[in-house]
Amino acid sequence: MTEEKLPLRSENYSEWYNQVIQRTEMADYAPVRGCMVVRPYGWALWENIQQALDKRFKATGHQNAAFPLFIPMSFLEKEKEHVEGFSPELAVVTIGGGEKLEEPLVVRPTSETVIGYMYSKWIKSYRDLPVLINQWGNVVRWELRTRLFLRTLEFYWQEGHTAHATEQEAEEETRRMLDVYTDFAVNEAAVPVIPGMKSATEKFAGAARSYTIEAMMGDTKALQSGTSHNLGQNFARAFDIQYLDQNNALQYCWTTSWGLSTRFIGAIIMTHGDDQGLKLPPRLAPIQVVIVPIYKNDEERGKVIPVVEKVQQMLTEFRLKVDDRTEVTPGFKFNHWEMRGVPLRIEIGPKDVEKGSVALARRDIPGRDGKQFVSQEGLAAVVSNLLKDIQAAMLEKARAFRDANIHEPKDYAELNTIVQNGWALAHWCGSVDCEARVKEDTKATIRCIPLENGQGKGKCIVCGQPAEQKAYFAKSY
RNA sequence: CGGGGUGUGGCUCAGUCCGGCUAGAGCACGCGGUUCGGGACCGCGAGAUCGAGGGUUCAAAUCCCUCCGCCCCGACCA
Repeated sequence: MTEEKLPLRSENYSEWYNQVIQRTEMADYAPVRGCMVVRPYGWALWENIQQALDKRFKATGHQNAAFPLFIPMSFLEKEKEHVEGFSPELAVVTIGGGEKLEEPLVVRPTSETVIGYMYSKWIKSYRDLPVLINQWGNVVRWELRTRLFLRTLEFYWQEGHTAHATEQEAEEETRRMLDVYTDFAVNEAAVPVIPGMKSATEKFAGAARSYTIEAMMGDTKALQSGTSHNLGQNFARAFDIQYLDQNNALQYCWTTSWGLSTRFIGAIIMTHGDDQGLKLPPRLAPIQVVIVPIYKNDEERGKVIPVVEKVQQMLTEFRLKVDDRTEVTPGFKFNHWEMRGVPLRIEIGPKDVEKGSVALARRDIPGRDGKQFVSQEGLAAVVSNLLKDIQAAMLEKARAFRDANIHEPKDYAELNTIVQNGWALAHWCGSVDCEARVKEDTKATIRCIPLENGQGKGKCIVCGQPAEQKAYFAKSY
């Protein structure tokens, strides 16, 4: 256990990020460069994310399945854009069981290809459609520069893969799942994301169209936090995913894919974290409430512990932890659990035993202002309401921060200034050249063309030509 | 992959330029005691083939050669 304070976010954001993760025991570096070990506390958060998403996937008619880790190299090569996009970051197995393989196997970077192959076997008739399958798993992409959770060689995610009879249905599915992600991000993680469409340069390799939810991190950089792709008929044609329609005519399917990864943990850390450490949204926090007993000696301990146990019994509906360690002081425990982002702390000491009270301290409001003393009676209801308040307050705070750092530039020079420390929302004519110029001049990219507030005529911020849409420009992770 | 930096107990580092006793410190860890409502303190203790390999030397963490890892900055990406 380390005692020192974290680096200040304002002084060294990336160092703050690294240390928060390691010191809260969310993850650690693995012996292989670029790989991470997700430790129990980080994985517990991921499990809560999984549950929140999986519930939504099931509610929208999807089923889970598992596809293989290895994909024949030739599969990747079937879709031209796909192979171009992914070949630089593939891990390839060439030896198996001591023998050189006849055909190299790719460790899946994503599963469109194997799943496409299977779908072509399974789908014969319009009666088989739609196919709505999701997979929870891991994938490998050989990244050169890695960061815990944000970009690692191997990461965990879910990938949904669906096949439909019509283009319209596929587009509806793509948008439906983007809505699911948005709902999850906003209402479970308190991360106020902006849903939008990716530009052609930023879209998924092989997609007709990509949608994204973009979140603003505490340093104002953007993080693509989930994506949903309308694959058109690209993979259906590459893998012969065909069906007979009502008129006995052979048709290609329309497919989609959508994914959200452990990267989202990074989004939670960087959206809510402060100089004290993590700040986890109550709905996803592995520990929602921590009880710290306070006593000076065995006599006081004898009085306090029974009350702690009583209170614990009252709060069984919450994910609760009692920190009854004797080797560290209460003050140490306060900092310990604050760094780990536990939304609510309950202190129970001799005074509380006397008065029938407890002390409550909110993680989202530091110091005395976030502390209150309440009666032990009816505590469950008070805690429940408080957790809801905290959840709402965190979302509101994140939203206010985001909005305060989004600006609409009047001219190109101003766009330049804005993206140095925030997001710019500006008209864009849609040309690749204008997009590329912004990137070259400022390092900022188009994060998305927002679904809301993205229309309306104007002039392209770069070239001055007429533009029908707006885009967010920002530096990103 | 290019440019820069760095490797010394679990962590952060000193020592390296100018070779020389048993390689130090703080934190973390173990034991004992005093503490305990915002990161306690004292005492004792355990823990290192100084990134790896080779060379120079009576003697190498320190000088020379080769290799490797990691970090930062750039080109590619969920």
